[in-house]
Amino acid sequence: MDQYHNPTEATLERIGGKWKTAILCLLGEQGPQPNGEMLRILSPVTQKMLTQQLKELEADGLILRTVFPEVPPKVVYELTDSGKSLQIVLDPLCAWGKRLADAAKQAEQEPGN
Amino acid sequence: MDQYHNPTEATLERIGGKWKTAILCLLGEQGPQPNGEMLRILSPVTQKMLTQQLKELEADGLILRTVFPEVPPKVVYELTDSGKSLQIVLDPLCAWGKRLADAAKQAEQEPGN
DNA sequence: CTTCATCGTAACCATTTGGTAACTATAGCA
DNA sequence: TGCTATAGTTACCAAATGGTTACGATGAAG
Repeated sequence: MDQYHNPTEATLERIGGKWKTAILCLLGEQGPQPNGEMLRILSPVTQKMLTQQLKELEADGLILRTVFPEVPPKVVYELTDSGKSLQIVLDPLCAWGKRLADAAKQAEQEPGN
Repeated sequence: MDQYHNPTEATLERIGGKWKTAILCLLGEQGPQPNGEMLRILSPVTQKMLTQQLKELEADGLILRTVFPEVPPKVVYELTDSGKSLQIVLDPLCAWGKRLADAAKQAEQEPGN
């Protein structure tokens, strides 16, 4: 990787995957979750995509993967401290997006439509 | 575009291009900038990429493009109010990335290397 | 011996994204 | 006539990203 042009890129590189913010928000709001549960909540994500994104998040030290040696297998994911520290990034990201969605919904009902 | 899974995606869709955060930060910190200046500061961005990203930002209402009818032509870009409102998103993004870079630099000099 | 539940992987493909290099337009200037 | 500076476009290409489908492993339950 060559130099970053500004520090935001380092952050975006870690949360930029298609499902990563959804995953991080889910784990932040609902606490540790098993794979199957995330699969349902984040539908229509596929098992492959979910696994892939989770792997990358784990490699970046943002989440922790715990396997319970049962049958059938059970795997639970949760935020690490570093992952939790992302909350201060995700919150504004979420708030700004919400404002945008609200503004769009408003515009829909305006008379000048 | 289908439904968002969470509101962060709407935000990321707008700032997610390779040079967009750099552009937004530049305009936020240094004020309005002409094309040529941005080209130099954001080097090694190419004219094509810069134009493309600027166009998308303009289409999303985040920046304003002003052409001065001179020869040779002069074009200046600046943040709109909506673009300025992104500051509260970009700042944490930037701060988190900086912390990460600092931590990495620290680890380099640690004895347990 | 087949089925189920759970999590993961492999092979393959389509789209999106980022990038290079060459071209356009215009008026001044030598 | 031909060069300069500024901003942008066009054609083309390579890499990254996201997705579908089918398959593997395991032991309990029927």
